[in-house]
Amino acid sequence: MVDANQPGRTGQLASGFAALGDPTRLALLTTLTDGQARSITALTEGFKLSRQAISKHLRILEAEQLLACQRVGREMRFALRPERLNDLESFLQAVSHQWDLRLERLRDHVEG
Amino acid sequence: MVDANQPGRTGQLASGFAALGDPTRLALLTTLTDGQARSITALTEGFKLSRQAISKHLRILEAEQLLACQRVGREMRFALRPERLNDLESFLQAVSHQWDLRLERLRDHVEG
DNA sequence: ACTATATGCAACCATTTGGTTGCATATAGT
DNA sequence: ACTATATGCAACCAAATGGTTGCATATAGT
Repeated sequence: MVDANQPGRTGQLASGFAALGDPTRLALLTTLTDGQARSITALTEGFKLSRQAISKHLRILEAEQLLACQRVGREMRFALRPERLNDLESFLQAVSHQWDLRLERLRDHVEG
Repeated sequence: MVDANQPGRTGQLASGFAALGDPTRLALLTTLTDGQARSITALTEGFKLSRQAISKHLRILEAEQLLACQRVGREMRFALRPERLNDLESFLQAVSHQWDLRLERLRDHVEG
């Protein structure tokens, strides 16, 4: 069972995917895949957006637990949190898997 | 390299995830995991939303190639298209994988 | 031909989203 | 103490989003 219809579950997954559903946020995530924690101003470099815009995106990713942030002196260091990615990934896997099973059943039915 | 910074690529991925970033659309996808193609009115049942709302969601999923649709008589039959899911899934995997590599390097550095 | 069903199209609306700017605050460095 | 840097907060704005409704159109069934 894919089970995305359970009350809270669907909403959690959806908001997780929604957080990934923006090119700026995807880019932020991918720059953080090297494991290096970065400050907001550091992450702002390379974008044509204002610091505030980037800050908002970072907060969204943090709220979805895709990033962890930690205060260091006067700056906020953001780092990737891959656990949640696995969570979303396994949802996609579950759907694909369901589909594969369906194909198998179909084949068995035709062949058998 | 995770490569989500290549010009068109990031946007494609982002819009794909955005399509998944809505609980109604996730629910539609999961009901279609059984491989059965369904009409719009059939899919509308079980939601408190209007047919038009569901129709719009289906069009969004179709535009993102997460669903295929086919006209059958007077109705439109929508079916899951798992290829794109694999696409999105492998992006998540790539990010996680990068992360794992980073952990390995870190461990090697500490131990070695 | 008539009726019922399935869908499409378009206008409209409220809310959310993604962005800006200005100003305040906290920490670092001299 | 003063200055520069890093961030937060809040107001504001345009555009996108998610929803509705009304009406038109196409197909199926009698």
